[in-house]
Amino acid sequence: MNPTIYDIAREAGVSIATVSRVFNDSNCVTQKTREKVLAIADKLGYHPRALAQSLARKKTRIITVIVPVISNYFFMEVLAGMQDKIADYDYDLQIFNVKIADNLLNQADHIMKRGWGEGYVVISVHLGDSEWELLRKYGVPVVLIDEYYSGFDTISVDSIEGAYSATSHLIEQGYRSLGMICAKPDSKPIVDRVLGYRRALEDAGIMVDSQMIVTGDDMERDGFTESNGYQAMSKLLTLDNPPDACFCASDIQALGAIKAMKDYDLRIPIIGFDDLEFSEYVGLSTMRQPMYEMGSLAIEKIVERIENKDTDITHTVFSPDLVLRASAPAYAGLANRDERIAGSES
Amino acid sequence: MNPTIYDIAREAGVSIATVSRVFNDSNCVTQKTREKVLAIADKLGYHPRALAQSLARKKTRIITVIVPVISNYFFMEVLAGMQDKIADYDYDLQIFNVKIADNLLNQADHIMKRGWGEGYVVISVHLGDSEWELLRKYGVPVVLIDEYYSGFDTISVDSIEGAYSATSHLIEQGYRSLGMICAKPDSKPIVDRVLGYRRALEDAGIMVDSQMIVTGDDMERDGFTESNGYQAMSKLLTLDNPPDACFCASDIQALGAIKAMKDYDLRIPIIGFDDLEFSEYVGLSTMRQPMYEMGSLAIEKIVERIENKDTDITHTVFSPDLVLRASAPAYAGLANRDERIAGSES
DNA sequence: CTGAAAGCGCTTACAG
DNA sequence: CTGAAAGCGCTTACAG
Repeated sequence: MNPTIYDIAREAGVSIATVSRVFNDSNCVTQKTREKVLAIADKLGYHPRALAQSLARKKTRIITVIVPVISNYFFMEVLAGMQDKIADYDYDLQIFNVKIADNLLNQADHIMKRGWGEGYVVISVHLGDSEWELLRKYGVPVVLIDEYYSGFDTISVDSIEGAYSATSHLIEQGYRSLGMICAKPDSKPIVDRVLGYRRALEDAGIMVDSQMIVTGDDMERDGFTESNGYQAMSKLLTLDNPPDACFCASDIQALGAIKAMKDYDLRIPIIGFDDLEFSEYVGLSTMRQPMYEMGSLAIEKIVERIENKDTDITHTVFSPDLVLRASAPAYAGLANRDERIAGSES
Repeated sequence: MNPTIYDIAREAGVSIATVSRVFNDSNCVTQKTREKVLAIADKLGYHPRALAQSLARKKTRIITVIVPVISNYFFMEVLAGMQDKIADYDYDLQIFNVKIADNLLNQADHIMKRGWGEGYVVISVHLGDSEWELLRKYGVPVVLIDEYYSGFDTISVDSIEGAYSATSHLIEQGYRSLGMICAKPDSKPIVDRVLGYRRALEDAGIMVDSQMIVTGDDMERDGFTESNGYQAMSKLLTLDNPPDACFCASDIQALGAIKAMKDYDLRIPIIGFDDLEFSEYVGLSTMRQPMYEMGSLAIEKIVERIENKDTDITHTVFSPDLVLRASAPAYAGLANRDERIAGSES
């Protein structure tokens, strides 16, 4: 087994307390003792075990991220922001994945009970208020991303506004028959995006046709998959009166939808939601979520809450930006021009 | 603070040993005592702290994954395989990110010293033999993915063979002037891919022109970025005699290369390496790495090694498959046909 | 500046 | 089947 604090204390002829102090940068140690201890520690390859330190200090210095089964581009972008920000603090990031198919509450509960993290950042997990309430009882710092619950700090994007903007833009371009592709209908982001879509139509005096709001049959990952988008667009295109433009609740589905349009050889403008890394490459217009910034902010919030448990709860809502590309050009007639090519090599 | 084993022992009128036994599914407890303990535990919301258990058992039941700053599609696919496989065992996955810009050895060393994991799966970290040797001294189970070192179990893809196949295919199609886009020149996968490319040319009796082997200036993430691919392809296309086809060391760079071809309005067949999720959507031909399978296998290997420290070291090398799409069609003259459309909606 | 001792929250032989 | 006790590897008041 690796050497412990006892081994090096014995070798150095000091107490374990002194060794501990050396490794905790306490200044209550003479330079001489410090050097002796360090030398021995180096020789024996000693390094404090984080586990034991955590138990003794009652602090793990770990922030645990809970996120549904990865393969999720949204998560990657958010994580990049978290990564960069955590470098400013003395915490490590630990990531646990939950399976979206199983009971999410139980999984989150299980992870939090185990108690690895001093704080938890929960991404894209959608639960009801009563369920979040259950988690709140642990009295542990939690920050939610892409979800809203009044009892925790949350960071999200205004889905209603985003959907409204996307739909309105399509209407301004002169389209009147607008389809919408959505995912799991009862998740908060989807509810809001449908709402924004409806409002935009209503405000423009266009009747909402519920046949035009579809989702695919594949409900894996709550429907946020290419195949779901493919199926949804297929439904739309085989309608007696197919829409002449479409708002899609996520870029990943839009990708499938674009493929479906290719296969059916019937192309209509489409605007997605997210702005994933590949979206630019496929020329997909979309509502951009500031994912990197959301991740960065999440770290700030969770650290603040860990270190100061009773700061006020805050809810940050970002406004998504409309990014126009070939899939839904700014002006009719420019259907093949990529509006942002010039700025995209950065 | 949350209740401890002492609280529930007191309430239940038993010793802490008994409480511990109940939670460890020891059968040496009467049904009656068990029920009483469980009832109290439930009432008080007790759950054993993983931290304390780990210290007492000297086992964390954690497998730590070390991976360069995420935003990495390759990693996501591998992780998906790990996720699914870990469900078969009683371990949790903990992910630590390392920054590729900093000293990787130090970072890996630091993570391993902290001792959270019982075993480590290190992905896409490229070090020299002498550096890996340093890590081996800890005597901790390690599995390497996308790297080779004789002292650890490794899982990789045959880069030489893959590059050879890709290049040979291009030659068979009748192309004679072949460019190659590579990334950080001294990393093992790149060295091998350049080697395979050279061999294919030599075996076909074609002179290797070192001007044709390029990389971009942006060396972020070791050059595995779209912008690097864009720059590299730009160099190739502005050569006095541009190549008439190209093998690219990674799909992510190929994406940038395709954009460059668009901007220069000069298209040549291109074959990438990886087969990332978006590759199919952009019609990129590529050498497919079985990433999911690699992740799954990594879990099997690491668990095996944790539970049986002295099993023989094994090195698994997968052969990449050539996947043809629009970017390098199987037969000249079919440049716009996507060979795999039919099977892509699964 | 340094040490002895209690404590962090569990597990696990060892007795009974 | 159950309990007392030692131990996991550290930290941290409390004395000196």
